Amino acid sequence: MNEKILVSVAWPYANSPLHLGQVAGAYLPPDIFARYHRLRGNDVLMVSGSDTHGTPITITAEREGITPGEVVERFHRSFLETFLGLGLTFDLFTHTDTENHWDVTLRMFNRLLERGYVHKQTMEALYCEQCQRFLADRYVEGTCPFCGYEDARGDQCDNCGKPLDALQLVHPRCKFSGDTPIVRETEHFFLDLSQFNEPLKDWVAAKDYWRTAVRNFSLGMLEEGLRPRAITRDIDWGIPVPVAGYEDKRIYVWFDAVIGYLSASIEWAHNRGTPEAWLDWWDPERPARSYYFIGKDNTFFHTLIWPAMLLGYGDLRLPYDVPANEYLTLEGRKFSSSRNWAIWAPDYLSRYDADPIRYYLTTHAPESSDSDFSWAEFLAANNNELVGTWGNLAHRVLTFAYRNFEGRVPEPGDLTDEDRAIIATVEAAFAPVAEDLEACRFRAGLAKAMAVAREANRYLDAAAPWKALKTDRARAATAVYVTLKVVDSLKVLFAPYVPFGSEKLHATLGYDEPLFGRQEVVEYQESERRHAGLTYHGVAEGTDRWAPSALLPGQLLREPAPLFKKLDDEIVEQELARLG
RNA sequence: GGCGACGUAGCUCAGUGGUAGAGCAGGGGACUCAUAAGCCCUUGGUCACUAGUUCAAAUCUAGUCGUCGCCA
Repeated sequence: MNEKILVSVAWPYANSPLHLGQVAGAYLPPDIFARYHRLRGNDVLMVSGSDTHGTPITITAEREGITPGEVVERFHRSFLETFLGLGLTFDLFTHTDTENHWDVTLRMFNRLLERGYVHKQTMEALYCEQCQRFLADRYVEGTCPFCGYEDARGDQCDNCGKPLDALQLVHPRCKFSGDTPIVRETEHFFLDLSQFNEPLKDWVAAKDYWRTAVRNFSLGMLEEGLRPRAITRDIDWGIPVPVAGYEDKRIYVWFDAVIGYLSASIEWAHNRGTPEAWLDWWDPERPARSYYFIGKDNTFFHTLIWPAMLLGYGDLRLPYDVPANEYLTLEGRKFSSSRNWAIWAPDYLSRYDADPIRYYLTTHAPESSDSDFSWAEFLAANNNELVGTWGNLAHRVLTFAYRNFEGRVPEPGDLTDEDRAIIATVEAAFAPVAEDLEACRFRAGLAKAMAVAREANRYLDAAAPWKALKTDRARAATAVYVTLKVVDSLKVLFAPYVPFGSEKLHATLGYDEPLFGRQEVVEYQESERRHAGLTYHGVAEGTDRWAPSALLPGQLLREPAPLFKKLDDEIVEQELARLG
């Protein structure tokens, strides 16, 4: 039976392009996972979108003298291009500034309010009399109460690293007017997370298959006890609060952003003309599993806050797993956009293909600890492993078959023990690689596939059909057939990781139907608003194609070409020169 | 400061009580179908540190140091 798999992907802030740290942490893993399940014939719903609210976006807009909407549009388009280029098969990548998302968010807000999970509370905040508005933490600067640094931000001190509340700042000043803000009372809505503390404890405790960092972190938070958390803010960019007297306030960005997983699923169903279809993944009475792919900084929101909101709303599925990744550093240092210490995905894609970075970021994935991106390592992984071991195996046997056997898969004779052994090896790899993929151990699964490719290289070297061709053509034909069959299977094992190479190989082997469907950018029109989204059109849905090769002798091959490009050593120096 | 994770060969990692492992890099070799790729052989490690438990510790316990995240 086909499984329903919800692949929820972190919502990127639409205020800068995506960099490779984000790709490694939250964007590539879900696509590997989704493509595996698509090959399996499972019903995948992979959703995400641009987070269009939040003060970083208004800060960017004010700095550049444009509207927040223009900032959002620019980077949302950039994300769509990046995901097309990287081959991320979102069923829907939308954004949060849509009528649909606003509706779903307000339904959640109202239901939680009705049920007593949201209450009003008075708090103190800084107010700038010159600007006549309350100041978000990011809009205040001042002296750090801990280290005395004079330019500490309202949310954190850049000098000592301590998290701050703007009210703690000594000599606070408004980032715009420079005036000293005053402390003023303001009323806000709070989500009372404490009511969910006990049910969440039982729920997390049962997740014994979660990553240790994710599970222990969440259990620790519950042990300390969850406290009410503000879900509205005194700002003007965001979703309006649907309560009289709150016209000047907006929903706090974190609250509406996590709702995106739900609203995007609903939008996807609506867009394809089956408005109830999202329930197959969200109705807890139906069989399905939901996965949330995020970076470790977002763990709290996905293992505790979002589940609390879902419990409060009722009748919605809670996360099955939240395989949060650690961080990627760049040449030993943290990614930093302000210091240009970053590799921007659009920039990468302007010079290189998607598969090499998909390969490298998987082998160096920050699954269990922070890991480092290095151009020298990237070059070595591409040239020695992806090209040398796997791409070359496919290419050497294909060119040999194409030239010496009339461009067809040769007819095999009797199989030797060695022939049977290598076929058995690759067939036996399907189960363990699948097990790794199902458990989100992407690094391990790829290593197993590569180990089989090395075995196949050894087999081919020993069988040496280029020698046998001169003395025993039938033997050469058999060895070539066996290797093609092994390569045909390896193509499937590698497909979730390096889909472009596998697709190319699939066509070269003479198949007419593609392995994967196609991505498309679509303009969606709502009653008053319009937005662009990325969608995916699947192929062979419902068919399990995660299976060993059944390659037919005589099948007509297409002219072989290398699957992946070898990269020049010089790129390391060139790329390092672009940093900083 | 509190909580959590991590710290094993140059790099990426596996190894949860019984004589330190893999891939890549480095060194040597034979071959040539192949993107000078692949194949064979091989050099690398007081398993962060300290103390303890045990016949036996990378693995268990306590503490220390370092890195990263979170602290609503």
